[in-house]
Amino acid sequence: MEVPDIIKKDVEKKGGLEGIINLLAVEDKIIQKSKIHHALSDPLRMKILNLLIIQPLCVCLIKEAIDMPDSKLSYHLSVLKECGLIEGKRRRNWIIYHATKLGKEYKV
Amino acid sequence: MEVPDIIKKDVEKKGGLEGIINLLAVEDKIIQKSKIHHALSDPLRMKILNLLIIQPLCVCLIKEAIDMPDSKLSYHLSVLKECGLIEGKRRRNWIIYHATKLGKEYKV
DNA sequence: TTGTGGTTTCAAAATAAATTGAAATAGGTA
DNA sequence: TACCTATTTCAATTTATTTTGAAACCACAA
Repeated sequence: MEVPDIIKKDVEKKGGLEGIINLLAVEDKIIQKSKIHHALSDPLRMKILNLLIIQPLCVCLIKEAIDMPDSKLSYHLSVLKECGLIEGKRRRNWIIYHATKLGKEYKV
Repeated sequence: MEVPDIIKKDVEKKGGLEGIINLLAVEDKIIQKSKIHHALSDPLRMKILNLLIIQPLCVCLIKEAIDMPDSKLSYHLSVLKECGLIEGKRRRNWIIYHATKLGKEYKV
């Protein structure tokens, strides 16, 4: 296979394609990152996370902020929780969610 | 609706739920961000972007790096391109892709 | 206990995204 | 012109995610 001359030298300097591939982060790290991106790939979840960065809230207040059925909200909370962007603490009858340290890195 | 006492005061300090919602970024910005996250939500695309951050490459070299059919690769390139993470420049017979300034912010 | 408000879980249906292979395009060459 | 290589596009299929509404769960109070 031919390689365009304009990149040929640079690729060779980096040890060819193999050398370039070796410079990539390990697969696990890439997969982990893409999971976080997936959790944030929905505007609703982005909004929820950012609300919780501003202020920890019980589910009922989140629900009031972004109008949607309980089960839908619960689903999106679970996606955010699954990859460690938010956490929930039970407080009497409520569960109060807050953004984690990781989650706070994704403030918009 | 009742609000848990533990957050009640903090919420009020911030102007109630309404005040908190006003602190959110505007909808368009949130949507734009979530599109970027969506583009990065697939490990393949994460890998492609990171290859291109290391070194601009023609499609045929990317294809050699991460073995997959042309049309599949082309699809993923288009997703990354659509939201401005990468750009392609024609050079004779080839198209050479590179990470944009925006794209480079997402290096793993 | 029974009831109630707050929240999650579940399975089914709806929607969106990814994969495939074939056909099309575009630039360059014989 | 006809042809070749690199790449994209398209439509059909497969797979994954989201939405829904009903049922379950859980902590607390009457």
